Amino acid sequence: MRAALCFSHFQLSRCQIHTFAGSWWKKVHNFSRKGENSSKFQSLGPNICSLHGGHSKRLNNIEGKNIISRRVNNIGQQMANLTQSSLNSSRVEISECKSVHIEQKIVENEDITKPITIIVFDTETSGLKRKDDRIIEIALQDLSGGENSTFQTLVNPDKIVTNSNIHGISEDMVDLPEVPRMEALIPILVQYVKSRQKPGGQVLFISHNCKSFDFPFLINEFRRCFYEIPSDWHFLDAMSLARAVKKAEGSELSSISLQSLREYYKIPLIGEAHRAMADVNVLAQVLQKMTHDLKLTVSGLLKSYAFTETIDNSKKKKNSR
DNA sequence: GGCCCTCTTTAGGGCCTT
Repeated sequence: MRAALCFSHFQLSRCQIHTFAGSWWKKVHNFSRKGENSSKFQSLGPNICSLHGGHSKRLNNIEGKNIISRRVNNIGQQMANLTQSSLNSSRVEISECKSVHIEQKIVENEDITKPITIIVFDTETSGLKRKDDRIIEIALQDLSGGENSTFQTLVNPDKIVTNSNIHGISEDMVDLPEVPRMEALIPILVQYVKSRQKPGGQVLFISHNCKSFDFPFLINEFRRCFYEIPSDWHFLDAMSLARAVKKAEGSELSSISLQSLREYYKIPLIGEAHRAMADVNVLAQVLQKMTHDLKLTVSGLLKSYAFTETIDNSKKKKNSR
C-alpha cells in the first residue's frame, strides 16, 4: 500500500518495491554486536570504495558504530515528503563530462561512526562492454529487511539488446512507455536509497563482480545522464569473499561464480537465473554463508576486502608494464 | 576491466560479470 503511494507520488508504477522479511545481517553478525542497536564497526575505511575527491588512501584503526537497520515503518511518509525540488537537488550538472574514466576513491576522512545501510544489488545489461552497453535492469535489496526493502525495475536502454539469450530480457520488454530510461530512473533510485538510509548514515552497495562490472556500468550511466553518485554511497565486491572461501583449506568450491556459490551452499534458485532480483536474492544468501564460513564480522569484512587502488591507477600500472 | 595465479615480477592466461 505504501509502495503504491510512493509510486503514485513519483508516477512510477513501473518500478517495484517489495518487503523483505527479516534481516539476515542481524542474525549472522550478532556475535559482532554488543547490543541490538550498537554494532561495533572497527574500520570502514580501507575496504570501501567511494567516488568523492581526493587521492586513494587507506584509513586504519578507525572505530565506528553501525546501528543495524531497523524497519523503516514510516517509509510511506518519507517518500510522500519527497518533493520535486529534492529530486532536482540531487541532480548535479557536470559542465565537462568528456571523460568516462572510472575513478574509485577509497573513503577519506569519512565519519564512520555513521550508521550504515547495506544494500545488495545486481544489474543486467545489454552486453559486456561498459563503454557501449547499457543497464537494462537493476535490482536492490536492503539487508536490514522490513517494508519496501527491495527495489527492481527494467530500464529502457534506447539501444539494441543483443544478449537476450543470457537474461531473457528482450527489446520488446524494455522498449515500452512504462519502462523508464536511466535519466528518469536515477533520481527515483537515489531517493529510494535515501529512504533506506538512517539519518546522516552511509550506504554500502555489494554485488558480485562489483568492481569490474556493476560499479563501472553504474558510474557510466550516472555520468552519461549528468548525475553524480552520492558521496555517501560506497561499494564492495563480493567476489573477493568468494576467492577467500575457495582458497580456504578443505573448501570444495569449484569456482567463484555466483552459480557455483549457490550450488555450493545449496541455495534454491527463486525466479530466473540472470535476472537482477533473482541474483540479488541468491547473493544475499551467499553473503550470509560466506561471512559465516570466513568468520567475518562486518568490520572484518570491510577491513579485509577493500578496494585499495583506483581503476585508473590499475590501468596505468598495467599499461606501464 | 580487474583480479588472481603461476610455467611471474621486463608477463600472460583464465575467470567473472552480461
